[in-house]
Amino acid sequence: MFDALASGSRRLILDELADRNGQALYELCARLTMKHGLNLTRQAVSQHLDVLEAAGLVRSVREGRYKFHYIDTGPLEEAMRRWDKTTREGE
Amino acid sequence: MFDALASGSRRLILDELADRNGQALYELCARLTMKHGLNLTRQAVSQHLDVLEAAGLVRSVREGRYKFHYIDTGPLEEAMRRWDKTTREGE
DNA sequence: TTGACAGGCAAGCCACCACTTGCCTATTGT
DNA sequence: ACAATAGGCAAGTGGTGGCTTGCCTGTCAA
Repeated sequence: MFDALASGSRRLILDELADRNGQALYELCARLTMKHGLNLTRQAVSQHLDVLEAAGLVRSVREGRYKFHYIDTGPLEEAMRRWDKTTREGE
Repeated sequence: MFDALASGSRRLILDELADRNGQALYELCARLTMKHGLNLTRQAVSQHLDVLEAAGLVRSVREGRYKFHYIDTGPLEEAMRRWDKTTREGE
C-alpha cells in the first residue's frame, strides 16, 4: 500500500487516472509525457500499474487489445485512518 | 511526505508515537524493540525521525539532554485528499 | 493475410536508501 | 570533577526498486 505510493511516478499515474479514469496503457504513457513531462517507457508504466493494482489502488479490465485502468481510492482512505486519533478512542 | 511513509520502520515509529506521544529518542528505541520486535540502532531511529520531521509528520522539542517527539497527522490528512473526488468537484 | 498497433515477459543496470560503525558533544547526577 | 546518560555527525555498505533494452504474443484493420 504505502510502498505503492512511495514512487512519485506512481503518484502521477494516479493523478492521471483521477483526471481521466479508464485509460489504456498506451494512452497513459502519452498523457504522462505530454502533461507531466514524465518520460517513461511503456514497460515502466506497465510495471507501475502492476504495483498499483497489487496494492488495490487500481483495477484493470482487458478488452480486446486494450487494457483499461481504473483508480480505486478505497484502500487509501482505509490506510489513512491508521494514525487517526478518532478511530482509536479507547485511550 | 509519501516518501517519509515509504519505510515500514518509519510507519512503526509513527505507530509508537501515536500510542504514546512525546517520547524521547532512547525511549522510542527501547519500545520499538520490545513491542514491535524492531531491532534498530539508535542512529537509525534518529535518521528516521529526521525524515519524519522534514515531512512535517513529527515535531520535536529539545529539553536538557532529552529530545521529545510528537506526532502530527496534519500533513497526512492534507495529502490524502489528493485523489479524493469530492475535493475536485469541478469535473 | 499481413502489417501496424497494444501489451507482456525476462534479464540487466544503476542509484538511492535503510542501516551500521566509529567517534564526538552536551547535560545530568553524585 | 567525572562518569554515565542522551543525542549528533559522518562515512561506508548492501539490497532493492525504478527504469531500460530486447524480444515475443495477441488483436484489429486493409
